[in-house]
Amino acid sequence: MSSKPDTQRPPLSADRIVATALDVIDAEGLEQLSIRRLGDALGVQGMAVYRHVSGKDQILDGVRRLLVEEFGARMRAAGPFDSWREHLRAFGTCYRDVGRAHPHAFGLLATHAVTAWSHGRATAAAALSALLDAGFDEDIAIGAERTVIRYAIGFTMIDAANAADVSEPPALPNDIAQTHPSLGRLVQTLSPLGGAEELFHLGLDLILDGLASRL
Amino acid sequence: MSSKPDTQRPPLSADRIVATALDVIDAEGLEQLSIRRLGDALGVQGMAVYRHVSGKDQILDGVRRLLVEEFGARMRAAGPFDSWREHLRAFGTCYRDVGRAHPHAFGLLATHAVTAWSHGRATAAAALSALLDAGFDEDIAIGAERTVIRYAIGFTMIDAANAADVSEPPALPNDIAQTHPSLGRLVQTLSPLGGAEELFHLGLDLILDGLASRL
DNA sequence: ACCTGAACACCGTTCAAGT
DNA sequence: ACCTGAACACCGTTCAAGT
Repeated sequence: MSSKPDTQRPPLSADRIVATALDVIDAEGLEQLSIRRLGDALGVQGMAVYRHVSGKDQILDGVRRLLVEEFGARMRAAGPFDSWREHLRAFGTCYRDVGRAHPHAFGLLATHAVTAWSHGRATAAAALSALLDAGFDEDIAIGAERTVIRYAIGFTMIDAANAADVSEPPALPNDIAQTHPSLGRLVQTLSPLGGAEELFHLGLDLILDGLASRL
Repeated sequence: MSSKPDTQRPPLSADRIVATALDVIDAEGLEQLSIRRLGDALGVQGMAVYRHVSGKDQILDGVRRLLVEEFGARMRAAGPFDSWREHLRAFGTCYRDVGRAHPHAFGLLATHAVTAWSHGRATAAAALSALLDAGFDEDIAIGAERTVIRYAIGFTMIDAANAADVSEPPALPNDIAQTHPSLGRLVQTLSPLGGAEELFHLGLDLILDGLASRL
């Protein structure tokens, strides 16, 4: 798929290792990223990366940094914002967009969220600032931001997992299907990802509506 | 830590293998669960499990079933509910409680969510039924349930990851700290889990408030 | 100074051999 | 019928050896 005509490959570096790691994860999945596979993609012997990074954990942390930086760039591109609502809506949407661009890597942001956000505190602080300027109490503002990002993480991860999960269409629950006959097709649509994009924004608006009522 | 005085160990079975797998994950973490380690916990040679299950994937799917069944049991214990709000609030709370009881296993429900929920469709359908009886449109009801569960998944996974993540307290972003001096301590509280329980319910109430405004 | 090859202690999984 | 031991093809990581 990707032929590399680089006869003179650039020298190994931590940044190039991390960037290539994200490429491999995007193309082949998180489980497929091994040090030896990464070496192949770098045109090198695999064990050579240990000269530049301390180990696989550090590489994965670099990938988290890349994702959070991409989120910050998307926020800057979407702004500036006229209202707290617009700002927070973009916050959720941009985070989801990162997940949609890197579905296989996105789970890395759910685990080790603390270290991930240490790379994006400026972006997080800007959103908080918008909420405070609008007059929200501090605890409501913090809760709002956490709510939006956790909703975005939950929604996007499940979508990504569903997209990768080509397993059987789940069976109907006979007892419920009989006592509540109209539910059959509703439950049917619960798991598959019909109109995931609209549902994401519907839920996000629910949260923002609730927030507005606290102002 | 756990001494097993069972001189006459029960015969191997798929159910016992899955239940023991969850025990090992709870006690030692998901990454620590290997077939050989599982064999130790079962008092058997590890490779013996292949006589009863097809492989590790099937074991992990059995663990998902266990978790979703526990969620259903918690919902039954919390019910019956007087209102859709009470029902949906319990839905989020019980799901979070499962995550708090099994923080190391909870991530299994985020990946492969479709197969996981195929084991808990009755519980999901009951909540939908409550929303429909209250007069919600079908698409709003479905969106509401997805929103609540994805919020609960996002919140609980990040909490579980934060609890396990004993890495450095994240550094301050100098530029923002200077232009918005009052944000320092706010951003500080963003990542650590101060009052996670109150914040979870705050966000959940935000969602339910937004939902109520759509009724 | 930077990369390689072989090695170590692990994985999941298979399968002939034991009882 | 059920479990074991050895083996295979993989991991992450270390380190002496090459250039």
